[in-house]
Amino acid sequence: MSTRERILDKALDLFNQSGMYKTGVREIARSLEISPGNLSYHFARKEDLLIALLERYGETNDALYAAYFDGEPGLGRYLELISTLLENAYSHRGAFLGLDELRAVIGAEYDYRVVEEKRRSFLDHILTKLEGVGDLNFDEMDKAFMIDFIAFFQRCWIMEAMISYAHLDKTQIISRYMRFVAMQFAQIATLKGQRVLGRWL
Amino acid sequence: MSTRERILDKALDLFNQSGMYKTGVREIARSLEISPGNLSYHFARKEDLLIALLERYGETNDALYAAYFDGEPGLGRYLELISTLLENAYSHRGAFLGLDELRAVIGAEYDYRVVEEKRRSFLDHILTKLEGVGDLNFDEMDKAFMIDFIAFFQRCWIMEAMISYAHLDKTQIISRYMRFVAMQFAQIATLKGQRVLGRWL
DNA sequence: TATAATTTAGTACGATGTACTAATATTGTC
DNA sequence: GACAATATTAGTACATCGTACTAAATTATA
Repeated sequence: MSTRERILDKALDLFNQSGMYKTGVREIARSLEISPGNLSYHFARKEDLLIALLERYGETNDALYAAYFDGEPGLGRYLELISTLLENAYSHRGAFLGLDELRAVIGAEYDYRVVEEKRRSFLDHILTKLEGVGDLNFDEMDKAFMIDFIAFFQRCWIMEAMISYAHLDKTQIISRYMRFVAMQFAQIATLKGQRVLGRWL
Repeated sequence: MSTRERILDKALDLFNQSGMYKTGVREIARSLEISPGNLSYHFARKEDLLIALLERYGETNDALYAAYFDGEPGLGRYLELISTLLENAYSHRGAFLGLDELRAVIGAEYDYRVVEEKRRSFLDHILTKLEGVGDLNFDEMDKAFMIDFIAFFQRCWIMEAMISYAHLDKTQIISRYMRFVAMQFAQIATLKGQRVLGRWL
């Protein structure tokens, strides 16, 4: 494994433990047994660590979406996808929680709005297909709201989780938020879809 | 106005502009034309500034809830309340955005879970009354989800707003999120309730 | 007015992110 | 295999940060 990757892994580890701002670059270097100068060679600014972590997170997400699009559409498979996305976000929580404060710095370099737009078009496509296979039933207004809801939810749930439910473990947290998502889908699910949702409620 | 209040106002101002971490204590002191030592007399740690701001925010919120409870229950009045709560949060956004990263430090001193529990019991009470006056119609499961939704929404919307909609002004942002809330209420609104929601959709 | 308490300014200290230089490893080329 | 070029590493210096500390100034109290 390259030094760059080792740095990223350790940084995420420490960010997850104590947050980005409580973790110093010297601490990262020390626990990797490399010099601070070496670290700043690979990542000139601490923010660059965050950007790299977020990119890696994004790539994992893309792969998960691609895998979903590879198979047959279905509410069951889609909820499985969401659950895996939540797990991925959970393991990158240390990177997320720094994002808001750093938007002033990395806003220009890491345009979340582009990612956001891609996600929304994915969602549109997915929901349409789920209506096609008879799992969901909705009008245009419902769909627009559902897209808003999921986009909002996927952006924010980890922050609420870390503030209000930090005492729960990963499994409990994810099951809580999957129930939350399933409840929303229940509003536009057909009878067939309702049966799939049962597993998460 | 006391020095303490002047510090809080200026700090919130600067936090809103550039975020908590980009704003140094020396910068706050300089723009108030006081010494750093004076600032650290009133607020020993930078985190104490954040705590004080969040407390002030909480007190404003409490007063808004109290004013609502003082009058007649109604979906229209409740949505007005939510809209005002959003404005209050917006004006304290600089304090919020530091919260996640600081939970390790201030978690013990500022227990968000207590606030959360109070909010949830308020919500329960409000929703029950709204059903009583015939604006809403829901079962227990709907109600539990609605409480989850609003609690989640009120915690997180400002973060999404600052990342994805920072280019919009305050009025646009609030109208966007009020539409979002109204859409959710539409799921459990009676015909009478629907008419009230029209204003926000 | 004398004394105590509060508030202020000024400064010093350790830690932080980062820039910079020199040394060492690695790679590619003849 | 020798040598030049590049990439990687270590070490250190510097400005800035949050904060602690002391002494002066102001305000309140008797």
